[in-house]
Amino acid sequence: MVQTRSQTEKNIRKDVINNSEERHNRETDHDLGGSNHRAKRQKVVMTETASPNSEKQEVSFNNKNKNNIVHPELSSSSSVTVGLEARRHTVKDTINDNNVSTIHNANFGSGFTVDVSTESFSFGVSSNSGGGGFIVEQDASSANSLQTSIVSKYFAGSTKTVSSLRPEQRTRMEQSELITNEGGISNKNNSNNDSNASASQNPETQDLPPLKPLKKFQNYVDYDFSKMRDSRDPRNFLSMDMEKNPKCNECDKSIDLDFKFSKIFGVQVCFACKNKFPEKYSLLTKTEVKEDYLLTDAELRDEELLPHWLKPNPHKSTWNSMMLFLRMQVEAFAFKKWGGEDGLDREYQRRQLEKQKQKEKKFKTKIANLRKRTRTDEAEKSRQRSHTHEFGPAVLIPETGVSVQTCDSCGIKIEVVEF
Amino acid sequence: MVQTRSQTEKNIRKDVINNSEERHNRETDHDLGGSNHRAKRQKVVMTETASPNSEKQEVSFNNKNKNNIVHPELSSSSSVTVGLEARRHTVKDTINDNNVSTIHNANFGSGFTVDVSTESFSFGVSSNSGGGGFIVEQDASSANSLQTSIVSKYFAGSTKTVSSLRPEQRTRMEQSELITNEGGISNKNNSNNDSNASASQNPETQDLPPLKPLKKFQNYVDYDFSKMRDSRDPRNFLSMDMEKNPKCNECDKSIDLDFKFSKIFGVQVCFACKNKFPEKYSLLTKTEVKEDYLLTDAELRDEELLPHWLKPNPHKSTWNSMMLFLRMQVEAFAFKKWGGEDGLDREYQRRQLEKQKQKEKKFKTKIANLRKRTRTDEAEKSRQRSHTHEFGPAVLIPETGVSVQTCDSCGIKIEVVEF
DNA sequence: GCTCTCCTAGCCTAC
DNA sequence: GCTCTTAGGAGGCAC
Ligand SMILES: [Zn+2]
Ligand SMILES: [Zn+2]
Repeated sequence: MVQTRSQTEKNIRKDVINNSEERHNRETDHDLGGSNHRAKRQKVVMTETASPNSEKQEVSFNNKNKNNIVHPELSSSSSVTVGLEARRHTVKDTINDNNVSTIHNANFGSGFTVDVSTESFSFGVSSNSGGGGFIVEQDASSANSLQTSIVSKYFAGSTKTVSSLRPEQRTRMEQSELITNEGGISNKNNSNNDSNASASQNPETQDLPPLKPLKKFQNYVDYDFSKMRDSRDPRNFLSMDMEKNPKCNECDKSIDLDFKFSKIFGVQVCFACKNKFPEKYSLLTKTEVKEDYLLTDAELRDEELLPHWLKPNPHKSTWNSMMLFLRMQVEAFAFKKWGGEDGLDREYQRRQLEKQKQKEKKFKTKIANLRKRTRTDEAEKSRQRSHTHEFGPAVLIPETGVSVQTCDSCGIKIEVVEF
Repeated sequence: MVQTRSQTEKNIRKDVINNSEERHNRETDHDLGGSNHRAKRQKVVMTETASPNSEKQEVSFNNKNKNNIVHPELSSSSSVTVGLEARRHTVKDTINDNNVSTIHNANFGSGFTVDVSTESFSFGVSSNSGGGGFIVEQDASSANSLQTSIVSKYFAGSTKTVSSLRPEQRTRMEQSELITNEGGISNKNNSNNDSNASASQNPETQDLPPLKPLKKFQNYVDYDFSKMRDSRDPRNFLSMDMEKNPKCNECDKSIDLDFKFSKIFGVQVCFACKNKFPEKYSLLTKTEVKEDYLLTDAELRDEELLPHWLKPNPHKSTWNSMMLFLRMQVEAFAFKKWGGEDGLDREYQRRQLEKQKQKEKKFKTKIANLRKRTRTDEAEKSRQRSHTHEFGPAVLIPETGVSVQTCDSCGIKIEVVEF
């Protein structure tokens, strides 16, 4: 099997949640140039190492592991097939420590969080154990049906409407107020937004703030009392009868479910399983989703189609918030959109090829122009001898079935070696 | 002042109206490849020459004519300064005969036209003299105030909102029903559209069709009778008292006003003056406007901001309609947007420069890479062109920490990608 | 591995 | 000198 981009490009970033959150909470705003990312993350990790709350975990995937082999029989399925496709799921032999931490941290601190997107005024205070008084916003079945209906909505007609939204659709999207899953409050400013609440989630804060509404609540309108739940309703709390508590969809045992994942993505999963299956539960930034799954802005803007978690921009908190998407949801939609995993890969290859063709086309015209120029002198000739190739992306040649990389400067092609 | 594009690129196409209309009416649909335009237009002219209705006129501008000199003192003004700026207004020494004909032709034939955008049901039948029973849709003052208020609307806030419409604006635009200047009927399908009415305007048709509503009328809704004018109202006809008739804004004498220009652009101008001042009254396609005046799709989509005349696509009548804009209106807005004529020219220059810089940047990197290229004897060169590298085993370079493979034949090294 | 917006280019589409 | 849509790149960035 040919491996294309990403053996170096893409890794599963099962850590991205906390990573960005930690960064946001602990880092100062200076020195955030784009090229400093690696250094920055190093710094963060060191901080994390000292953190009493950090729960580190060494994850090691090996490329030769059978897990990384694509299962073509799964690819054409339109259900959420989560094969460990090489391109998107290949991980370096050892994930850098920098990148390892878990969502657990986010709920460890005594920060109190206010749910501004659901119908209850009760304040959920997450605790270390994950039990005791936090509210289960929605159950798995309703969340799943939501997701399903939306996907079918988008794919009911011709596939043409999928790849791009028409203006009317955009209009509809922008106008539609976000209705929560179970009805109730609809809030124009709602958007799973942590941007303004991050301070209260800071693990450093050890005292509970007084129970007064956040500023955000001043935006509240349209309370539908008929649909509001009494937060004292015992159903909203974990029951002493373990059978009655919602359980992790993966292990069907743990009730230590990730609060945020349930609320934002409508997915019931425990912290352990979430970390165990990054190919399903890792989070991707919008930019990553666009690059890896070839989704568009319009699609990612549609919260009903693909929910996202807004987090403060790690580069600068005042900038546009970072949008985090759940891999399994993104993947399900992308496979639908592109015709399974194979279709997605084909399209990716097509674009890489297109890109390379464009490059070469321009290159050829440049060369043609260059031919008219004067001959280079001997010094230049010798300089030309030492040449480090700068290979472009690997492009699959359908005829031969092998991928090829082309050097941008001299144009030589090398076959991409299978590993 | 620097003169940029267009002494050869751009001409005033004072003829575009009839040209496209004639083309649409007379030409068959085959053989409409993009490169055939010139030939096509030649063909049209020959037909026009034989037309008994065509009123030809030789227009000759000379490039060295003082008219073509830019008047900087006019440029900073935000009013409709119509200096003959070189770039946009330069005309070839002699306008090609092909391009000369007048809007008069459109109204000469016995085609009857139905005004679908104004409040009257009366059918205006244009005659050669331009008099007798056609309806004056609006007067100059109201049209001008419309234009003025819209421009100020767009420039009231920061200039940032000008260059691009926000989604809400787009939404608003798409939803807003087109209200005619004087109120009355609002018709969702209205848009100064000739696409479906062109057949009835065909000069070849010599018999008046029976007076029944066009299909278009079946879309009519929302009649506001309180605002409808009685078409028998003598004010709606040309008066015997010449003083009472609306007059050309240019010469202030002729009442032989261009019906279409009044209705669509809200501009009162006689046919003679229209042809006399192409720098004000010539029409531009949307593409031209974008290129020459640096306006955006969003701006040109806004009919309230810049009205446009929809004509059948000259390439193929079933394709998207051609949008024709009035130069003086486009220019007024563009000057507002870019800060006068100078500002527009600056921006144009800036973009040209940017384009060139980008080109050169890419070129330089290519060249830089090319310089490093091995260039020995011709035999080796040809060998290198078709050369499949045979890489040896990966070797770790301790200094850099990366593994490297070396080609046995040419010796190039590639960094081994980590998996 | 941040997101938005604008601009550009290229192609196809439009019945 | 037809128009629309889209993908992709480059900057600056709801303070
Ligand atoms: Zn579990
Ligand atoms: Zn006149």
